[in-house]
Amino acid sequence: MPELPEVEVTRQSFAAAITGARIQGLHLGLPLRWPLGVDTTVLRDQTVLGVRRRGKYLLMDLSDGLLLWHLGMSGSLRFAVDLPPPGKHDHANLVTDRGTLRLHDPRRFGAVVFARDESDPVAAKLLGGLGVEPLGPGFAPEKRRAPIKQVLLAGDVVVGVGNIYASEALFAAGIRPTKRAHLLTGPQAMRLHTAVREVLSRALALGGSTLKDFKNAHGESGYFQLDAMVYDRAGLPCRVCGTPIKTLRQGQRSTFYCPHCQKP
DNA sequence: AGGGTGACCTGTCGGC
DNA sequence: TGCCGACAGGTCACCC
Repeated sequence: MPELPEVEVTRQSFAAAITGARIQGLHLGLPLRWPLGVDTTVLRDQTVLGVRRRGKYLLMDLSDGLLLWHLGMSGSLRFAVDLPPPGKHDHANLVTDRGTLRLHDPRRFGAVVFARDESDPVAAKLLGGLGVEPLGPGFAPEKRRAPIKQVLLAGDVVVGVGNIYASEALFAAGIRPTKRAHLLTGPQAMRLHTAVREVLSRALALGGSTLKDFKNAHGESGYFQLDAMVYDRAGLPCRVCGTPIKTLRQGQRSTFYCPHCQKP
C-alpha cells in the first residue's frame, strides 16, 4: 500500500492530533518485521513531541526517545479516540490520553522500533543507508550500473519511490526501465528527477492513491483514483500513443512500460 | 561495494 | 466448490 505519498498523507492526517499526547502504553500483537527493541514500559508517560517522515519511515519524537513506524507492504495507521477492539491484523496499539494509534498490517512486513535517537545503532541501521528525499534538490543515479528501475527502488540513492511510482516516473521521463543507470544522459537524469518529483507530489496533493484500499489515519480514502499511465496496464493501449503496454520482471517485481514512448 | 537472490507473511485472484 | 500457484504497494541479510 504505502509509497511515499501514502506515508506522508498518513503522517499529515494524525501528526498534529497526536503531538502533545501522553503515552499510556503500547500493546503489541503478532510479531512484526523487527522487534520493538526495548520493553514497552519505557514508553509509559512519555510525551509525543511530533511525527516526522524519512523515506517511508515515520519518526515519532518522544520526550525520551524515538519511535520508528514502518508500514511495510500492507500496513496502515488509524488514530482515533474510540477504535473498535483490535482485529486479527491489528498488531500494534499505542494508547495515549488523546486516542489510540493502531497499526493494521495483514502481512506484518511493517514495524515499530524504539531507539534512543537517530544515532542509536538500532535507528542508524534502518535510516543510515537511505538516499536523498525525492522532493529535495536532486539525486545522482548515474554512478550505478544496475537498471534504472531497480536503482530507483533500492532506496540508497533516492528514497520513497516504490514499485508503482517507479514505473510511472520512468514513463513520464520517457526512459526504458531496463536502461542502465550509468548510461543515462544528463538531460535524461534531469527529466527523471523532475518526473519523480511530479509523480510523487501529485499523488501527495491528491491524498494518496486508492489503487487498492489506501486510507489515511482517519480511515478516509484518498479521493484520487490513481490514473496510472502504465502500472498494471499490461496489454492495454498506452494513453499517449496507443501502443500496448509491456510488462517484465526486474528483481522479482513487476515493471510496466510503453515500448514506444520509453526509449531503451 | 555493487549487484543478484531469497526471505519474511497473509490475502486474493485466476485457472483447472 | 476446492485446490494450487502466482502475485501483491518493502527492504533486509546473505552470497558472489
